Amino acid sequence: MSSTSSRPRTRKAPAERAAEIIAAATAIAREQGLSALTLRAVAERAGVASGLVAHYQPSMDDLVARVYADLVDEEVGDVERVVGAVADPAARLGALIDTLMDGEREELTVVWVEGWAMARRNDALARAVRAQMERWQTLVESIIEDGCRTGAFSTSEPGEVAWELIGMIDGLNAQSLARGTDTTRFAARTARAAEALVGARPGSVPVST
Amino acid sequence: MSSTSSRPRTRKAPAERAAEIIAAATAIAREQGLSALTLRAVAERAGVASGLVAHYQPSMDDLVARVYADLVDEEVGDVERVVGAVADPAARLGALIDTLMDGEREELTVVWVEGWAMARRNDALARAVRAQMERWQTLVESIIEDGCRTGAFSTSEPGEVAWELIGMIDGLNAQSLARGTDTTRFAARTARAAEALVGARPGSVPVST
DNA sequence: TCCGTAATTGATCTAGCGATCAATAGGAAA
DNA sequence: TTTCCTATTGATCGCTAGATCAATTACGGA
Repeated sequence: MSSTSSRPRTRKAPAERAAEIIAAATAIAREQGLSALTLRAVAERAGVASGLVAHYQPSMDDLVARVYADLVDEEVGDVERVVGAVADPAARLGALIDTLMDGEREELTVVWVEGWAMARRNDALARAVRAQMERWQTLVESIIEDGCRTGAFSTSEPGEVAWELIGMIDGLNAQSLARGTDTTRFAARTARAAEALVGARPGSVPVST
Repeated sequence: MSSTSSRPRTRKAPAERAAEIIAAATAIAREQGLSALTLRAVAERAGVASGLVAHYQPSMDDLVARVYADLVDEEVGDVERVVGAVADPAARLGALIDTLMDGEREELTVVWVEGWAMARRNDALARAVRAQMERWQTLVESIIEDGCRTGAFSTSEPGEVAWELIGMIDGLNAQSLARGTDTTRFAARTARAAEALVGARPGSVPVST
């Protein structure tokens, strides 16, 4: 019989290997959702024995939380960049709605719907979910505050309105995911609703679709 | 040693036993979510051997879908009753928002967040989710159409606006669940957004909080 | 060139899942 | 009372999960 086909070992610096494992896990989560993150699936994707994944991660719960945080981090960064390129507050709010509802984010909608569901049984994930929600809220709140400063918007509670906008948009994306429909067709109407919430003149928040 | 403490058997009519099993499963789902629905957990709750649950259900996937449908069915019925007791369309829309955001529905928010997540791996559940979404949409659409008829509202796409309202409200409930905050504080603002969407006079949709 | 540290392997453990089925026994019909 | 149908039991199978750890071996430093 042939010799036992043991995997050829490649020894790497711990930091490098740890990064590879996180990267493999992140790729799986993006393609198949957080619930596809198993010790063995991550190991295979990283080209590594299952024990090594466990060696670099305190637990799978922690890995899931970490991957969730990384993915949302990246998304918030993307949106911050898009939105930051627009000067006018009303246009910026429109760009936010456009970007979050452009239909290119289904993968991430899967991640957060699963994340919210799994958070009930994974404390680390629950903390990550709450932390990332606050990042979103801060971003949206600052847009609203800018608008209030220029007079384009008018609300006494920008923070609360920010929470409301985020909740609305998330819900619409989740619904589109569940129904298998396109989320872009909600964008224009969502802009109208947003105007009412931030106290902007009707029609002043532009969306591309 | 004592005799093997075999469970005392109680023989019941199949329809009755099947109903008990569904009831046990529904109770678990309400208290702990859909993901707590395991063959053994349902059996224990129903006071029955695990094999009997399998005997009355084609598969656990089907049971989960059935329970989801039953729970949402009941909720839609409740809301229909509350909303049906109000004559004026604007007041009726306000009653809808009030009821769906009264903070008494956390259990059901858990069920549908989990449902949407699990639907990706359970076809029967995915069908149930879509079917129940359409029940909601029909209910909301009829309210909007009534308002258009009386002139209280004005929109050319009541069906689309209905989808949008449902998505918004679901998203806000889910967010409140994830953040551990109260959803009632969104009700008034949601009414303002709803007015913009259905084309009602600002302030014409009343909410109690 | 050799040695020793520690990165890496993969078998193995426990736990839980859905599903299956031969054996058992309750209770209505005769 | 006895009989027989079938509702019911619970052990069991096959599978997958996360976690653990003794054994192995790659590779930098001496």
